[in-house]
Amino acid sequence: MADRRSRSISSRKQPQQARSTGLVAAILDAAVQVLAKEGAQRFTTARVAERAGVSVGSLYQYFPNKTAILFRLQSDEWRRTSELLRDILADRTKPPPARLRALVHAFIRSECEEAAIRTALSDAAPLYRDAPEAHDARAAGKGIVAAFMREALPKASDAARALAGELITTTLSEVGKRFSEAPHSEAEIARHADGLADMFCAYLGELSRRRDHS
Amino acid sequence: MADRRSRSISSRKQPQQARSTGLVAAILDAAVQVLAKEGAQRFTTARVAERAGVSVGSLYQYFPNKTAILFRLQSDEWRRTSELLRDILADRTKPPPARLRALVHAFIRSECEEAAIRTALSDAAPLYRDAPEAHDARAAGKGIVAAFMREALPKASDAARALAGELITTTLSEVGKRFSEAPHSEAEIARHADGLADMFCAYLGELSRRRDHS
DNA sequence: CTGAAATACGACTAATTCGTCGCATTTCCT
DNA sequence: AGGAAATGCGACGAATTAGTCGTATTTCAG
Repeated sequence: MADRRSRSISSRKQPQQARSTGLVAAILDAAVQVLAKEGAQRFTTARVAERAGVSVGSLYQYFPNKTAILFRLQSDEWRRTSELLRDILADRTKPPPARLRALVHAFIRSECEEAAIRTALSDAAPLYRDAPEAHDARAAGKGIVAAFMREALPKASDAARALAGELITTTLSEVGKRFSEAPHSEAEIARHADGLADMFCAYLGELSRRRDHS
Repeated sequence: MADRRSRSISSRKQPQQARSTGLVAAILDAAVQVLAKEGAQRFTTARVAERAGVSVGSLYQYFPNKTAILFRLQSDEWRRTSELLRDILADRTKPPPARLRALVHAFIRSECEEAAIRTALSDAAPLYRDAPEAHDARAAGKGIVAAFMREALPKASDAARALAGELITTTLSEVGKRFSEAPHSEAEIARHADGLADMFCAYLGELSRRRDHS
């Protein structure tokens, strides 16, 4: 009995000729559509291949297994999120709380826009949760947040900053998922995002005050 | 083609003789073990039946389908959480912030204790996510939180209270899941719980101050 | 005790799905 | 053009699983 779970997840070798680039793009595109339209449960290689207009055989030439496709989608997602993080949190023209508020709004909004895919990807998480590659992907975000926290809480200890950063990051990402489950109106989204930002800012304010007085 | 997804999820008719009570208990017990030990992916009726020492046929006499078993486990979980909520949040001998802090600690701790089951149940959520019964189960918690919020933010508007209550509830429950994914030491758990409680309390403080001055 | 109803059983069916393999087709270098 | 390597194909094998059904066993009223 071959143990499928021990396989690698990242798509490694690519064919050498130019056909490949179009194909992987088509496959990933189809994967997004299948995921959004059918959900994680009905996400199968056959369906992806059909929608992409390729055969399963070709699909398996570019991805070692089904999980690799899902993991690739999630990785791209993480990459985009990291860029969002950097673009907003590193903008020194605004004070930290304003940046944090802008981030919350942007993140929640983007989460709601692609709600179906986010939910489906999240449902599929068990398939790639234990992949070591997943750890690296999150590391990028950590650094950006850490830099921001040094700015927002200049007088706090490293440990306190790390904790606060982790809490805010985790909260934002996990609560964001919840928002993608049910549709909300623009106004509701903004209200909730503002509430969340209020909470984060109150927390940061409290922490900086705490250090000021000690 | 019968549409399986249209089936009911709650286990309705129970056999009339006494054998039943022992069997459902055995099945639920086995279900928890299978879920914790094998994960959501490998949670099958056959495995549950085997571990429970009953046949699949008997299992299907007490539960209409696999999802019903999972939903039952989740319902019981929600019930216990509601009780925890009530026990802690309704204790008027302590000021609201202290109660909230106690709740965060208790909740995070319990989440970590049964980490495997929580994670697996969460992985299985797609199977029963759309069940209408799930909505009712959460209603109980809402009321308790609402009462607490009236106490914690006596001068805030109903809308503001509702938003704050929802944010805190959602954050606690979603962030709690994240904690059950990786094992943590007692000290780490306490540190994170304190951080989360700090965030909530800072938020409540900010809100009440905001209303005081307006 | 007797027999009918309730309960328990587990082999079996139908469906689904992942991934492979041998063959067909295209590409591209000489 | 010739031919070898790269790429594409899709039927198929092997595995898993949800739920059923005819039969065996147990219970219990009369």
